[in-house]
Amino acid sequence: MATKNVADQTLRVLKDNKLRVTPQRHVILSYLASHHNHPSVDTIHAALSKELPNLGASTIYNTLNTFVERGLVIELQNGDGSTHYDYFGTPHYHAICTNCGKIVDVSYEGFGKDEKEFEKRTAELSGYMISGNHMEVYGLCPECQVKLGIKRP
Amino acid sequence: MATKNVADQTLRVLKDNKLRVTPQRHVILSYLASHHNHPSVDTIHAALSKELPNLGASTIYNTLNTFVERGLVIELQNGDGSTHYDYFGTPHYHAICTNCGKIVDVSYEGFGKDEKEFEKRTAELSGYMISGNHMEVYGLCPECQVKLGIKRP
DNA sequence: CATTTAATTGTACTCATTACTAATTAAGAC
DNA sequence: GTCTTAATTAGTAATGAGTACAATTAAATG
Ligand SMILES: [Mn+2]
Ligand SMILES: [Mn+2]
Ligand SMILES: [Zn+2]
Ligand SMILES: [Zn+2]
Repeated sequence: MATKNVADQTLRVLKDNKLRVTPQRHVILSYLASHHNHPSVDTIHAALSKELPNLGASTIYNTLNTFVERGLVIELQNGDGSTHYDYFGTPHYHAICTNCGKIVDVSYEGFGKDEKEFEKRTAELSGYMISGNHMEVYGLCPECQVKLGIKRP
Repeated sequence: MATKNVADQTLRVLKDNKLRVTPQRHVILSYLASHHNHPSVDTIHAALSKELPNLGASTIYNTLNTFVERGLVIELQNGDGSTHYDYFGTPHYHAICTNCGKIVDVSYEGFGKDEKEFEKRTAELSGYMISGNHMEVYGLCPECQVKLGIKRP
């Protein structure tokens, strides 16, 4: 079993986290694990309505809140007024467009190590017992730079 | 004139940013520059009502949005449902308590340099034209560690 | 299968923030 | 200092993302 499909992986994640396996949870987590679009609740709802026609918006809110509590998923804001969600399987951070709201993943060799070092230092400086972090960088995405006619130096 | 008081400093900031100097803007920016409590709109409103009894909540929202657009002030979320504001005079980042929402400033010698390096690297990796960043570290504040009876390793 | 306990769903509701508009006022010109 | 004008303020109405609630449905366990 060299590779596992997303459905199998997410099933395992739910079980490992002692969460009841419902079709709703399974399909929502699978959607997040296989899309890197940082969707809002509305986006998820629209995307999954074909698969689960009766899926309620409140279920999506509940489910995502559960995932966030367990640390499986993180929340992001891009200024459009709604919360965006991200399955946080591998360490990465985000670049967020201040013009169109696009959120892209960023990482580099050694990011996980830098991140741990940063958390350790912060624990020493603040006395907080650290459980996680968000690193977000803001700016104009390539498309918006063109759209706004901005020349890069 | 070795030292300037906050009122003079903030007056200068408003003028440098070509913002009309109104008592409301002046007092709100002064409040933020002299308090490191990362207040919500309600907190600001309560604190300034003595000084400006007719200060409207919508004015505070408008004013803060203006300051955020100019980059004078940043927005922070701590999970309590409201936005918190921070005068961003000197480079620092934040530790946020996942239990009580307390936000504290963190910095260290060389943070400004690290931050610039991180932005530069992100620009190269993502193609974004970077204008700023938020670094936030989450965990339990010292008080909540005690309150919840948690022993640190 | 029967029992138990948790999850789902639709609706009603909350409340932070924005939209709107009439009244006020800061800035600049004279 | 007065005048002009465009920006700001403040009150209220409207918006809408997210939550609370209670009846229904379904997972887990043995
Ligand atoms: Mn991501
Ligand atoms: Mn701060
Ligand atoms: Zn963009
Ligand atoms: Zn705390």
